[in-house]
Amino acid sequence: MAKILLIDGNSMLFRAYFATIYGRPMTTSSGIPTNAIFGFASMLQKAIEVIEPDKVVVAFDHDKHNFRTEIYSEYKGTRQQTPDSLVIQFPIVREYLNAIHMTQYEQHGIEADDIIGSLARSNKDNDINVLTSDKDLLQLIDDNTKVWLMKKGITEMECMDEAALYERFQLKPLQIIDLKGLSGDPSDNIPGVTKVGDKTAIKLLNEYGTVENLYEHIDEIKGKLKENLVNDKDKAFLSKQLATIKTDAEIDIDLSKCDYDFDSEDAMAFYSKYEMRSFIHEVTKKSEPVKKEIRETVISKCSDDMFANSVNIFTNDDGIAIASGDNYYYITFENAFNDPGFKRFLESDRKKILYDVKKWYHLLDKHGLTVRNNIIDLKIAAFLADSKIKTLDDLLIKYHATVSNDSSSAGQMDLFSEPKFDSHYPCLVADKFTAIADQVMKTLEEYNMHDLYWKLELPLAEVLFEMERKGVTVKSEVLDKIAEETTAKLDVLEKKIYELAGKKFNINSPKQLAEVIYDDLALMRSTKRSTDASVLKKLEDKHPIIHEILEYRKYAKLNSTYAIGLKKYIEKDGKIHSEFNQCIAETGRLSSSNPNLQNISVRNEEAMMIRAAFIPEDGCVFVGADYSQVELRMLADMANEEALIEAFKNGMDIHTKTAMDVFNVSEEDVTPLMRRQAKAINFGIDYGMTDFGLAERLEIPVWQARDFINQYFMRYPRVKEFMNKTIEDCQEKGYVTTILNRRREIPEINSSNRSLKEFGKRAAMNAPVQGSAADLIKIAMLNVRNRLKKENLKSEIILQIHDELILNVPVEEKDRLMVLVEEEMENALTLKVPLLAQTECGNTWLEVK
DNA sequence: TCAATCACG
DNA sequence: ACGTACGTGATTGAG
Repeated sequence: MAKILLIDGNSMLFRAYFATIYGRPMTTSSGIPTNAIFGFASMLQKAIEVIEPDKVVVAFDHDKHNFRTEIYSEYKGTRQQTPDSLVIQFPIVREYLNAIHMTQYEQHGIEADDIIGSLARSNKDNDINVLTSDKDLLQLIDDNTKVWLMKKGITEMECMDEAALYERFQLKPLQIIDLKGLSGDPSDNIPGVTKVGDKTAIKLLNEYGTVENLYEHIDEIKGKLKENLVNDKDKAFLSKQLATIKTDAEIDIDLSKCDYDFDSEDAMAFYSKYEMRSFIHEVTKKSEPVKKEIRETVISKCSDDMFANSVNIFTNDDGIAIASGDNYYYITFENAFNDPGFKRFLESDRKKILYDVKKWYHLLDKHGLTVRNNIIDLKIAAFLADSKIKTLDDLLIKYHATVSNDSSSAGQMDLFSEPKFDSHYPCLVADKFTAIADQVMKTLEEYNMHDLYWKLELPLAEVLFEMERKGVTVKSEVLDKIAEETTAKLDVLEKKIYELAGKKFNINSPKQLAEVIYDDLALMRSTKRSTDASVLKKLEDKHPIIHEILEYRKYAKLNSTYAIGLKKYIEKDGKIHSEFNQCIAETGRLSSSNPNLQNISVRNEEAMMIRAAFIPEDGCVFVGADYSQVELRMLADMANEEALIEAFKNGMDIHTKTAMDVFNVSEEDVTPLMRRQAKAINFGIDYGMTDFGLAERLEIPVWQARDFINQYFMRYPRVKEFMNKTIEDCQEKGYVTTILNRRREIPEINSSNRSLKEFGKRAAMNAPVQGSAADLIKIAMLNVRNRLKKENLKSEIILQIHDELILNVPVEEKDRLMVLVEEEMENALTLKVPLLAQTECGNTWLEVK
């Protein structure tokens, strides 16, 4: 006797959808809704866990029209169109069931109910369990058949047998049919008797047993109820017939083949495709230990034959895992760094597959070591292949190579030493690197990104390492002084604000601040109740508190993020060593963190003083060099827009030029306002602006913004063409590329969600330009650094701020450096327009701007 | 942990 | 009728 689980797929999916739709939106990054799938899978796994069936079948209604047009009305009480976001998920749930190898069944002309009913009866010698959220199916209950009803939420179920049913409704299973006959079910198109709901129906059935018997004794009933029963007699019998589940349909299923496998490779691929991380982690946990047994040897010394071929290395906190051929070794840092064999390997020509070479440079550098030649950095390579892959977890998930990080499975016992560290996990990871590297590097070849990896990104990692190692000196006294002054100002402002508001509140809390502005002072009516600076500026005339709040915000930011915030990062050498991340920004830009030195204040007089705290080393100055309008130049080149190219060739002020063209005036007639507006248009072009966006920014009417944009595109038709072509290309191929073939996938552009699609278009317009500018400065960085090395100069790049480099330069190298940097930046690429870089020098960062 | 805000290019 | 400029990171309050 087998335990069989029969699942009503349709009702479960509806329930799953509505149980999750009111929570956080669940979609893939490309906008495919997955909430119902998530709910369905959760319910299913819970049911399997509780019921522990041997065989499972999921039944679906065949008539798709039925679920496309009607929804189960239990939540809404009225009939409605099935939401699109649910319709989309029907085929996906089928895909899910295929992925977990679970049998699904549908048959022309009958509903899921009938399939379940027939299967239940034709297998009566087994332990039958029905899972549904539809009470209709309760009619199937008998000695061998239980019905599990989904309750609220997605993992609560109630097991109904004959006794439980009686306790709940005082009804026998077959009376469920009579119940439906009388009370009806609008979601199933079962009319029932007017004004008779479940309550009345149960009362009647308790008295008379069945619909037939009820009508035989119809005279015993009085009043309006009797009238309704008599009028709807036909309906009652019809409804009863409709509510009766078929139990005699031929169902062509071999139950012996209805096993399932939640942890199959296909399941992993499914979870990964639909970005259902929580399930991936669950499967990963369960599927350990891995099929291939990895036995690592803890060694204290490397021998050369360990490094015969390609070698994968991976670190954890205590040491290094080495995977070579079929062998796995684990060696502590101490042993590795003192081992000449290991050093020989690092500097050899052998292929080294690793993750995050910049981290390795830092680690090795502390022990006077380095790694070179034939390095496959999976962090960089995988990010180039797919800019969504930013972390080790992303990588392992994408390549179906997740391993358990459960330290209880740690370290094989070693007779000679007693490792306290986990040598197993890093070996498991190192093991995966071979297959991952194969795929990733093949992909890079396919995408023509070979050179981008080998000639730019990989060498750049070493430059970034050097920048991080060098760091920048920051005078904490300067920060302290600013903090002190700022704190004093904040005190004054705080008191003023409390007074103006008539109460004390937390000014830093947008919620509390909104109360003051929108409720207490009622300065504006708006549903959004935003308190950001652009909104507040519009209210500045309405009430004196607004100005004080803006000031408060300014100083609060200055204090917390910069004056106090930066101080925490000053290390014992008096320097800040921030990180430059190569694998974060989807466009290919670098980013900076811990702390972010790419967003130090410069637009504001007082906050700018933070830059005075950044100083060169003794005997050195800063040299700063920044590209002038690099993205617009890049755009002119890529769009091949003659008017812009000419303007750049003639060294014109590009914003003035744009103003002339957009406003149709001569150079002398360009007012400062016109230039300011033209500048905003130029930025906007780069961002794929909308008329609304430009209007918002310039505080002008939308129609006027639209005029500006139309005029711009009229004067620069190639730019318009370029944008359209880029969007078309992206829609067709799903990605855009830069001048160096850097690639960004933008699946959103083909999303059925309108705003996602629009976002996709804007990103598609911006990414090639921003990304190519990023390519350019990366080349410049590499070339500058290589020349510094070749010419034995001591100057070093210490910061990169997207279109700008800051170098720490010994005074005696200053003049030479200013020329050198300008040269390398301007000649990094040859475009249809000249590149212009401007250099400055100074004794603090403040002076280099 | 997330949303809101604001700093930069 | 909709939602509304690209790319980042740090801090804060609130659930």
